[in-house]
Amino acid sequence: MLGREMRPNTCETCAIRFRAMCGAISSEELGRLNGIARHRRIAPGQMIMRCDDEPTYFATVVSGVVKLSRALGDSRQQIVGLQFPSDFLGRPFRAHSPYDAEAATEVQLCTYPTHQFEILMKEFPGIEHRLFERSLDELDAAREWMLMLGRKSAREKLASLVLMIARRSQSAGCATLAKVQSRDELICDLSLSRTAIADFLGLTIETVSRQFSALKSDGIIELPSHREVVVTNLSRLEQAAEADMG
Amino acid sequence: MLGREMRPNTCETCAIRFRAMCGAISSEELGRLNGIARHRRIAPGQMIMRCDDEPTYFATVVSGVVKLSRALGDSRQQIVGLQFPSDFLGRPFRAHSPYDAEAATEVQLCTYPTHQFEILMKEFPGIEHRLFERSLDELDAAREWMLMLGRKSAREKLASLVLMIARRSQSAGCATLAKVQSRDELICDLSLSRTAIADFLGLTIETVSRQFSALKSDGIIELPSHREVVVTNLSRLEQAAEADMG
DNA sequence: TTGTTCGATTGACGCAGATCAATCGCGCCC
DNA sequence: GGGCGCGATTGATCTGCGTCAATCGAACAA
Repeated sequence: MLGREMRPNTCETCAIRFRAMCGAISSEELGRLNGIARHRRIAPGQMIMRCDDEPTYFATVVSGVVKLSRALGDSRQQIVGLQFPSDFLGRPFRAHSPYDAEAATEVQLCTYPTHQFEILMKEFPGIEHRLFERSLDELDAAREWMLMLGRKSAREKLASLVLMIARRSQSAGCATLAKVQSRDELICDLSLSRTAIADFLGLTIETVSRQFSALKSDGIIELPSHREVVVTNLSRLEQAAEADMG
Repeated sequence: MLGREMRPNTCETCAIRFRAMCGAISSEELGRLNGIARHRRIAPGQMIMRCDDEPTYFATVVSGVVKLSRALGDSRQQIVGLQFPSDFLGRPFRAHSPYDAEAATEVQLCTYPTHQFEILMKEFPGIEHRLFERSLDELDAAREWMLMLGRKSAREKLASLVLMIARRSQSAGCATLAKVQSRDELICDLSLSRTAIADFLGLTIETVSRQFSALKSDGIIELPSHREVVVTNLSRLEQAAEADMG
């Protein structure tokens, strides 16, 4: 794992303090965790872990978005998870990473050396418990995406993704809500290139682009720039996504 | 959760004793777990948990195969997991089941009342730890299938499934290895209808059927009955599955 | 300013897999 | 035995998305 190393901020002022794994542990546990933590800044496009590597760090995403992906022999690849701020990075109980992790944007990580973190996890079951809860949430999310990958049309897939990003942005407080002619508009950062979106949805960039244009000409979204979406009609977006996406 | 209730077998003679969650816990823990356990026999096709239900039992699969699936508003549905003997059933820390669970074959379960199991889990971190490990394995498997659903062709998908079933059967010891003219043939139970296979692979039954015929005419498999496959050429099956399937 | 680069968009076309439909084959019951 | 029902197979046709290719447009450097 690369990136510039820095002394961690104090946890008290950390922006994700109460959403991350560290949000529900005792102050003793927190102190110990803080003792082994180092902040790192990762440039967009930089690899954080490579498949079958033996990573030396676990991490919590502090800011930015991390893509988890698996590749097939040829150039085909599939994004199998997106880690947002407060999400955990790494695979406990296995030396090797089962997938690639790459910074989709500029990323800030709070990292913990694997060995020391494993000792802490043994010592403080609260940490392990918290990670267990999160892994179950990730499993639910992964299965939700399996439904999307296997059974949804290109339009439904893209609508589902935009919806997920809109909801994530809202709950993380990083979306702007603008009243335009008495109608709510939700401005969110896409954080993903067209290629990344295609790799997430199991589509090609051309199809993604066409579906963006379609949603736009249907008056459901607007695209002020390649990296931003404005949701102009949330209920019709939900309708286009079909089904009950978490 | 339905099914005929029976007093549990003693754990000592249980066929899955050392592969299931209960395989790595102390004899005290095991005794307590055994105390709350009840065996149930479920008929094929019967629903075990319905999405958004509040299940009253957690369970370990003792024999048979359980499909986990999610449905879209219309008739589309996607199988998001297959639980084989020794796998765990249920969603700790959430009252509602995030997906449907249905018996794909005749199924035997070892069930534990949710409330009592949760108490045991609090009391014995070893149980929770074991479930955590398993949930991480399931997460890896789910992400492997996301790659398959998003990026593989129909032929590769079916080959991947047959390969998974062959490997599972072998490791569970329920596959028959036959020497035919000095070549190994692996006879396995499919345990799934064409519809279930289609719902797993994100295909239609017609496409599944056509790909079965194609693999057969390529001399890679044989189909003595609708519910059995014989793998006649394992290396070419692996080749057809492409990629490094777990 | 202009040229270069690289990602995104748009169009034309072909194909893998869906859809519709007919037939098969096996088990089951009368 | 014969008729019925249901799942699997096979064939014919349609279509959504992939592929190939041209163009656009913003960022950046000379």
